[in-house]
Amino acid sequence: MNMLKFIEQTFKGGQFMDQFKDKKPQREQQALETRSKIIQAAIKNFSKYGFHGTSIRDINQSIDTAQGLIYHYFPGGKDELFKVISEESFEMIIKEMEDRKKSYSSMQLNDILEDIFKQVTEVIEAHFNELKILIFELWKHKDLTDCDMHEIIFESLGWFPKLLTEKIHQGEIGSIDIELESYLLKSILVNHFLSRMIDHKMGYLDDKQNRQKIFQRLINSWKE
Amino acid sequence: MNMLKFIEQTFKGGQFMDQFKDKKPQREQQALETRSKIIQAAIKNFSKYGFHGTSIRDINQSIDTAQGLIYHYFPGGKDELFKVISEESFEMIIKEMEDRKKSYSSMQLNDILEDIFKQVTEVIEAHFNELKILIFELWKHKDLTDCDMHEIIFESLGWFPKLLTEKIHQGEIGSIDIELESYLLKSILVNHFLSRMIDHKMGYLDDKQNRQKIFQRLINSWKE
Amino acid sequence: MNMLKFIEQTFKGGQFMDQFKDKKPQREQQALETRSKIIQAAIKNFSKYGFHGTSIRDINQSIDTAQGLIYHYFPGGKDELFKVISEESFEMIIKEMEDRKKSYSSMQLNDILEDIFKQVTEVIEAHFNELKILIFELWKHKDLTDCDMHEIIFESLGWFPKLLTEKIHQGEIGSIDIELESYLLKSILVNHFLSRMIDHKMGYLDDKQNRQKIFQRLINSWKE
Amino acid sequence: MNMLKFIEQTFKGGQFMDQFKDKKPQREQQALETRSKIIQAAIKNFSKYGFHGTSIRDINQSIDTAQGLIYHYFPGGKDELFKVISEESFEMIIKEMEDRKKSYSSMQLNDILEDIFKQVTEVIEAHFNELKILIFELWKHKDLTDCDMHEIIFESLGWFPKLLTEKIHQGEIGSIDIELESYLLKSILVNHFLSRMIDHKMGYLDDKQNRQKIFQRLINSWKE
DNA sequence: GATGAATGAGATTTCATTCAT
DNA sequence: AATGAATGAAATCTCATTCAT
Repeated sequence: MNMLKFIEQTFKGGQFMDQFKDKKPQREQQALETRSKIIQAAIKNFSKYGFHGTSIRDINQSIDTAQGLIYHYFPGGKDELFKVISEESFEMIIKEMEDRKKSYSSMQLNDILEDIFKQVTEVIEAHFNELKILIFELWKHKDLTDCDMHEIIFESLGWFPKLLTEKIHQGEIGSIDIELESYLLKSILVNHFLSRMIDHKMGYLDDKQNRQKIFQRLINSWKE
Repeated sequence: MNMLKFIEQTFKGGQFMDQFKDKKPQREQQALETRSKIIQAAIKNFSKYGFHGTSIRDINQSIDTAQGLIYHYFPGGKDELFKVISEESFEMIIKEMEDRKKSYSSMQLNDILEDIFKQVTEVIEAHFNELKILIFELWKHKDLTDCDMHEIIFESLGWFPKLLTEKIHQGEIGSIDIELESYLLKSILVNHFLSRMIDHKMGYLDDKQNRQKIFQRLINSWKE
Repeated sequence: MNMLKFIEQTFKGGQFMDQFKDKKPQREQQALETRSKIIQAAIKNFSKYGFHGTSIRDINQSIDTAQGLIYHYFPGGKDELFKVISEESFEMIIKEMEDRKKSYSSMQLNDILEDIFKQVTEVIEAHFNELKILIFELWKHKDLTDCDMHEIIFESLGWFPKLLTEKIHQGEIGSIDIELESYLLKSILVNHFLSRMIDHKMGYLDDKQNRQKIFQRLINSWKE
Repeated sequence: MNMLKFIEQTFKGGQFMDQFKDKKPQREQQALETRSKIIQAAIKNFSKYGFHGTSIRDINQSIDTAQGLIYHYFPGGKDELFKVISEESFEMIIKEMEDRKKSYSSMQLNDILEDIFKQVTEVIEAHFNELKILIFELWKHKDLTDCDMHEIIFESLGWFPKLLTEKIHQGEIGSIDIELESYLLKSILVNHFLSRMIDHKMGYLDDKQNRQKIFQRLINSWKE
């Protein structure tokens, strides 16, 4: 077994297998695409009608595949499909939040808050349906996965304490109650995004002038 | 089993001789009780497993009644049951919010905010499951009712602009951007109650000291 | 609770409930009949085509009832149906064997063996399909029940050692190896009934002359 | 995984350079091996779970081959596979029984019975699963083959009349009812092997002393 | 008012089989 | 020869609803 593994690793990416290459990957590629198509269709349906409101047949029909195909990719059926979707979505969103983290050292607070707002808005827009599932369906099916919506919120909103601490050290703002002010910032964002999730229409913060007013309002109070 | 139930009901409260009395009012009373029992069971189930995740049989079993009984009280079936529940819950909550409204003219802002927080907390605790249904299920079944969750939020959070306006006039606080500051207050509450809805456990604001810090922090900035 | 139980037992079988009697039992009776019809149809099918070879639809169609009715009587579905059938059949057969046991003290050995053969033949004829299920299907589904085919065989064939012991004491036969001779008798019967189970046609022992020859052959050797 | 399999097969037995040699015979050899592997896996599954209880996927998974491969070797699918298995098993067992036949002319009865018991035991042990299929499944699928289980039993148990006749002629035993005594012998063996088939554990006859007692018991009665 | 047997549409899932690669 | 994605018929099972009692 070990020998085999050694051989596998030795040749992987080398030229030895090239003589057999061109065919297999195409099939695998297509399989991946089908799997993805199923997942995308399921996300659309789950987010719109909920887990129980979506039938396997609905999913199949919306991508025009055979009845049983889902069970080829997700032998555990609807439950597994939901589990995979929530877990993959969860990880993707967490990862994207992390990837978007940047050093705000050299920027001014106003620009930073504006940027954070933009980052979060983009993530939410990009994964709107997935988030809807995570928020509105996941808690009803805790038995299926271990994903915790709070992790996502913490991941994104854990930014604030660090940010404020740094800016205090840099002297941009005075010595403030970091926990309290972070909570304020978090509340504003959560409230904004919640109403977007429920309505999917513009809110108070989507207007740049309003945003600026709030940000300035807070920053000014921190500077005193 | 059947006999047991019969005996139980016959002897309940020593009404053994009732068969020789006028039974009407008792029947009506009992009917109301049964209807209420069904609604309560349905609320519990809908809030826990969602509309589609709850079967009529689940509801019946949780109160140990016959399969078809629901159709006696709600001829429209599951849909009607949901409609009735959401509409009744909706109205009850709206009404309760209104009933709790009082004149804050003679109180100081700090006490007012504390009171508002208390009022909302109480309403949420009292109608936790109903709110869960209104928030997490209603929007998926817009076809069934005309209830609008926003009304509840507006009802409760419409308090703020009025309150701030009054307090400016009374001179307790300076001339501030009412829309903006109301949005801040609303955000804080919404964020708080959202996490309570999702977790059903204590949050930052449930600690009175934290609450006081935030309220003071805002009031102070309004006074400048 | 205890009071209720007391009341139940006190009135059960009494005249108190008679005023409510005439209706309920009829429905219950009909329900029992339906349940029985399902079981009978399932036995026929299971014994003919095996557990996996029989579909729920087959059973339903053979008694012309609705798709889901089986799940009303057997919520565990096909598995529970099989379990109930095998367990009820098992117990019924065991019980019938026991009921048929009689004192052979005053009979002669030849008549006794003939009688035993008759008893067993009758049981097998009466429960042919059930036995077929127990023999040919049960062992494939050990996970579903605890029935053990051997119990039936032992129940019926445990008769022999006792019988021989008695007859030795009575002096009808000499002192023989009871275990060995019982094994011989058992072998003869098992072989006979196995071939009947497989073929469902007459065998060597079904001819009374052959039977007599074998019985005489054994009894004579015991008498020496 | 695929690459691993390829490497495994390429290097197996150091045949790495085989790609430059004539491959035909190796391929044919491999084909035979694969066919055999499929049959062996199918026998195991059919004997354990029955024909309907075994899915093509089960068989494939238990030997880790592709879904469709069975249809390459058995275009008729599951039915053909079962037909082939039962017919090949049937013939193999019949043939083995015949091969094991020897002249018992010069042996004593006691040794002969012991030998017969040994031969049959060996055949049963060697083809346990195949026999289980032939006994418990074949009769349900008579449409698929013409094999007749009775042939096997007759083949093996047809030995007895011939044997007894010979021994009477040789004078080792007296003039007995050959049909009756053969039936006795057959019953003993059938009973023994049936319980072994059902239980797959030791029985009364597996103890050599018990066996000797029974054989002696019969032989002595034949000698009188 | 209450019961629970019965119905049947539809949801989930399994599985033998085909076929392009 | 081997693979495994795809198919679709059929099996198991769920569930809202009806209705006779």
